[in-house]
Amino acid sequence: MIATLNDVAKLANVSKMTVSRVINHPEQVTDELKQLVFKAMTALNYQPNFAAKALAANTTRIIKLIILEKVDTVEPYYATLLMGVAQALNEHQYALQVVTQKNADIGDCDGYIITGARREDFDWINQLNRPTILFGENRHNYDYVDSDNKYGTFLATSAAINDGYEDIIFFGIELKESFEYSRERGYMDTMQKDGRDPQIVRFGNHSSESQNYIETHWQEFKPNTCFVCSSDRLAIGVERGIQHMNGNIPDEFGIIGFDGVFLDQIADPKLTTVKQPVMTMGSKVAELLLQKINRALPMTEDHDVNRSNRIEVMFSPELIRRQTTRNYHRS
Amino acid sequence: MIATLNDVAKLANVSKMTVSRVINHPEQVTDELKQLVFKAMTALNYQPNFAAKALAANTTRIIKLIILEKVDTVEPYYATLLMGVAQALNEHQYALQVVTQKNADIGDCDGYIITGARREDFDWINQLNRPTILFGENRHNYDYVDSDNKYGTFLATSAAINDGYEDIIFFGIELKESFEYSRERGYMDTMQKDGRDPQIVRFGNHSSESQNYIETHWQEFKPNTCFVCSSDRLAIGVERGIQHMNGNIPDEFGIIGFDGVFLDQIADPKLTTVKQPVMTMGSKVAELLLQKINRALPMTEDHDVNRSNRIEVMFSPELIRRQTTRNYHRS
DNA sequence: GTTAAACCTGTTACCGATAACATCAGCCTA
DNA sequence: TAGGCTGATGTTATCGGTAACAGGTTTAAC
Repeated sequence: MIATLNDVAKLANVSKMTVSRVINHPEQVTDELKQLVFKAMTALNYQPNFAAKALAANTTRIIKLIILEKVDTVEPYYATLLMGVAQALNEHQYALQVVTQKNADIGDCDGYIITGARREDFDWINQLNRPTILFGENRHNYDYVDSDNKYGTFLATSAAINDGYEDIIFFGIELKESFEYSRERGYMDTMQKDGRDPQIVRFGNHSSESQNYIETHWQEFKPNTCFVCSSDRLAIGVERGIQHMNGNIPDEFGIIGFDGVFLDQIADPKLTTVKQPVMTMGSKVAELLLQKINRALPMTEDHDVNRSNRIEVMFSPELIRRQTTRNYHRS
Repeated sequence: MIATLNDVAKLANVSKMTVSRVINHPEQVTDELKQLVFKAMTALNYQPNFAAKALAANTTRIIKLIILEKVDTVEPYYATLLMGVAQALNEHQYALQVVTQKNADIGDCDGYIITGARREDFDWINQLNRPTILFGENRHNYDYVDSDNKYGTFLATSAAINDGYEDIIFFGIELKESFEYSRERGYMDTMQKDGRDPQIVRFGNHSSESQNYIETHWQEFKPNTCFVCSSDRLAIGVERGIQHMNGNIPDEFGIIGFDGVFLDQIADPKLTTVKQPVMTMGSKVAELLLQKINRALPMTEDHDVNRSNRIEVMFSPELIRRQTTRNYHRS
């Protein structure tokens, strides 16, 4: 039913090897034969056999996506990422295995994509003996892809300043992780450049915590304050807190979230947020990993901030203006 | 590095074939040899080679999960499902390909899991020439796995009755699909059995639509009304509408959602909802599909509502009481 | 006690692709 | 014109499994 290399070879009156070469090393075949082979391939709708390829190359053609985070409630963020990874992998005829804490990591693979890695995970990650790329910046010299967190909070803070908010407070995530440091730095630098006093408060990444803080510290916040948050979750909490205290959004109080995956749209009013191109980023990690596996690292991409051998790709996030900042009605 | 059948065979002093038989047809091998082989396998930590298996069996060991729905904003519902599918597939050494509208369906596979199928999709689905199981009940005689939708709305409606709400209105999804019919029937039957008049309104599955309806028809709703919704999305809209109109939840107005994936927890107050065991269901579809592929259909499971050859597996949903129905504080 | 059936284990071929090597033609050089 | 080189194509072996068949031994039957 499904055409093999052999079928194509017969139809084109050449050997299997020639067909294989047309696919993998076309420069070694004369144009004449190439035409014949191409014609045969399209005539038979040839699709290379994934398993045979893997077996011959002594690889698995399996990439594992390891999600290191409690997936009690599945994060839309990771789901989106997964879609991106899956798409890129499909294009290159690689299969995906999703590894969570529950299903142990059994069986071989050609490479790992790891997301949600925390400090304590690196001992374990070090033992992996396959090409690995992390999703999320880190200070352990691992290759990674992430959005430009510092630039993201720069965007958010600048927007808050431009919108004329007088006090701008940062709600961060209580986590000693690289991405959080970068976000805080983006906020601090932007504030200082404008001669303002930064103010940072930190929470576990739950809306209830930020909401509670808003409500219990309500009298400390003067109208005309903007809350720049390190996640949409925290931003939703802030929004609820303000609503419970009958504050006015966005005229008295502005809110800017971070991530732009699902939660921002679910919120009411919808959040102004720093949106990461998560799906694109997912595709990119996958593609970089495949490049790394194939030892061919063109590394000529515009995005690449690559001086040493380390791969560090940062995607620029984008400020999405919606209903929790003043400018909403003007744009 | 990685042990093969051959390595195991050598260590156990038998032929490859014997080892293979120990794995696939253990009844054909004497206990004595089996012990030897087992010992060798554990000593070498033998893991079967996925690709070789696939090649020898003339299969792909790839299962495609086709998500037929705009994934503009990725639904946490599908993400959870995907996790379940991935887990079961990993256990059986099958690889997963996620197919969305964007990445066309190229390449062979051993079977399909299709979710989000609508009326108009079935022409296309008919052409698939591999074992297929749908996620979601259907009237096209396809095998499927779903939650028991009728039972779900029975649970919801009964709860509303028990909680003493006088008017109970059903907010349905404007879709001529089987699952929606079942949910409406569960509501209607339960209402009629209690001698009440059913009342159904339908919307596109967006919170804005149900919210808008609540606000524009506010005077029609008497206090002591419960809204039984066909999705958590609609329920969130209802919640917002009531809040905007300053209605009291849950004393004057109750809300019960459906799905129990993520949205119910994000809502404020948190939704009472009919929760589907989505992850478990995902694992089950995968397992059933693998059974179907291997032509071995034990079909002795308790869940199976199987009279003909058709596979119809229904999972019982569960009512999760939270803050949008009265009983919340009592439990 | 011969013969066949049953049972266990090993040998061979094959799945579909690829690397490495072999072959053969054409061309250049001395 | 012989020898060697280059470049294009075919042949062989191999990846790690499994089905089908072959060979050898034990058991059963008449």
